[in-house]
Formats: sequence, C-alpha cells, structure tokens
Amino acid sequence: MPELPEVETTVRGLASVLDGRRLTRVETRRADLRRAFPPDLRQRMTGARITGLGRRAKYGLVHTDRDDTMIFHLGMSGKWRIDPDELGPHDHLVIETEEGRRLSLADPRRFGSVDLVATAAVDAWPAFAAMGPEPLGPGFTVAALAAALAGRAAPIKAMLLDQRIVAGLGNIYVCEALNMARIAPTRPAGGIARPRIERLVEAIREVLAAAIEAGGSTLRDYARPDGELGYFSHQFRVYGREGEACPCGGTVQRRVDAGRSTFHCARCQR
DNA sequence: CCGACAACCTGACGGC
DNA sequence: TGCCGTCAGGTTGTCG
Repeated sequence: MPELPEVETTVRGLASVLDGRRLTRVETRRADLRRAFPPDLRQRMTGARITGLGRRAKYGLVHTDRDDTMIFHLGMSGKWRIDPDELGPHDHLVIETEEGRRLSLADPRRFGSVDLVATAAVDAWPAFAAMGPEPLGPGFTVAALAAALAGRAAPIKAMLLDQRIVAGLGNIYVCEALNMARIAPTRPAGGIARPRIERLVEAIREVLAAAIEAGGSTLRDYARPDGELGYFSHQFRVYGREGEACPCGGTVQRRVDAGRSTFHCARCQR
C-alpha cells in the first residue's frame, strides 16, 4: 500500500538483502505489469552486483555494477516479499542473490511497473524529469511550494496529489497533512496565505517522517517470510475515519473529489 | 493550460 | 453460503 513512506520502508528492507550482493537468477513470471517488463531485464540483471538502492517519490531504485538502474513502482497493490515460502499467481518478478535469498515482487492489480534505465540517465527518465521536489529534501521549501501554487485555481488537495508540484504524496498523506495544517482540501491553491503554506510544508514533512519512522519499526516484520507489513493506520488522524473525532474535537467527514475519497474536518480545516 | 473522468486489474468487504 | 455492488494507497490518456 505504497505512498512515499511505504516505498521508503520497502527500499530499506530490500537493501538489507540486496545491497552489495550479486544476483544469480532473475525470473519474470508474466510479460507485463502496467507495461511490459524491459525485454533485457533478465539478461542485464542476472549476474549483476547491486551497488545501492534508493527512492525517488514513490519509485524504488536498484543500482547495479553494470550502470543499470532498475526502477520499480508498486502501484496500488505491489509488495516485495523476502524469502516467500511459495510463489503465488501474483508473484510476477523473482530474483535471487548468491546467498540464496529470494525476493518476489507481487502485485495483484498490476498497476505497478518495472523499468531499466542507464544509471546516469535516471534523473532524465521521463517520469522523473517532470517531477517536483522531494518533500523530505532540501528543494521542498515554503518559497518553492508558494511559487508552484501561485495562480492555481484548483483545490489544494488536487495540487498536492500532482507529482509535478511535490513528488511522493498520495491520497492518505495529503488528507493527513491538510488536517495537520488545518487547511480545507477544497481551498483554491493559489489563494493560500503564506503562514498557511508554512504550516503545510511543515505538516507534510512531519507526517511523512512519522510514517517512515513507523514503517521503519516494521522492517523486521517486513523481512518475515510472509512479508506482511503493518501500516499503522491507527495513527491516522482523518484517513478512513469518517464519523470519528478529529483531534480538534470536530467530526471527520468524507467527501469524494475527482473520484477519490477525501477525509477532513470542517471544524478545524478552513 | 486546466480540470474532470475513465481506464487499467484484482481482492476485500458489506448487504441481502 | 453465495452473489452483487462498492471501494481501494496510483498513473495516464482523453475529452471538453
């Protein structure tokens, strides 16, 4: 269930098994996810040594000593499993290290993707080239967000889901951050005053950092053979909590915008 | 350029 | 128990 914190947690879990290791086997068990697997994926990855892992927005990066970078996206239902007991119909990509560790990318809905890019060209990869700053990086400043929102009439929620504005937020953390910043999801983005933008930047950083922290505590769980992750949904302030109490004492409401649920509190979010 | 919406695909869950 | 409708954390393309 992957937004930025889940991908970050996944990458850290993968790194514990993959970093510095050589791949002895790479198997694609179907031809495609959202799009076809790279035709040379097996050939390029088999025998390669993993030189590092990383993350950009909701994408995971696996660098090799052949100057390739495998870029994966988990879509809505993607999940890496470490040393699964057995493979099921949704284990679409399986890789093995020289130590005999086995990693499987399972994705029932197949909204995910796997691509292979020259490491030097990763930043220029189309999906990345158009992307806004990393919300936890130095480029995500009050000034930068204010500039990106200036003149935009669209509701702030839609703007924050736009990866060109800021990269890595999804529906859950946008709802959470807007609640923390006490900003109504429908508020036109271009009209938000500076102090509110300051609150918003702070809230985005805070909620993501807290979620990564929480995800980090599940790394051991992640490495369990069954690969199940806990998502700490009990920490959500508003997401999935329609009718429950907002921290401010108001009641969490649900509305639908552009076909997606928005959870918010009309009392404190203005 | 902007914004709304459908499409992609499967599984989980609630209601009857 | 079983069937059906609804919904789900994302991205992309189309249409007005």
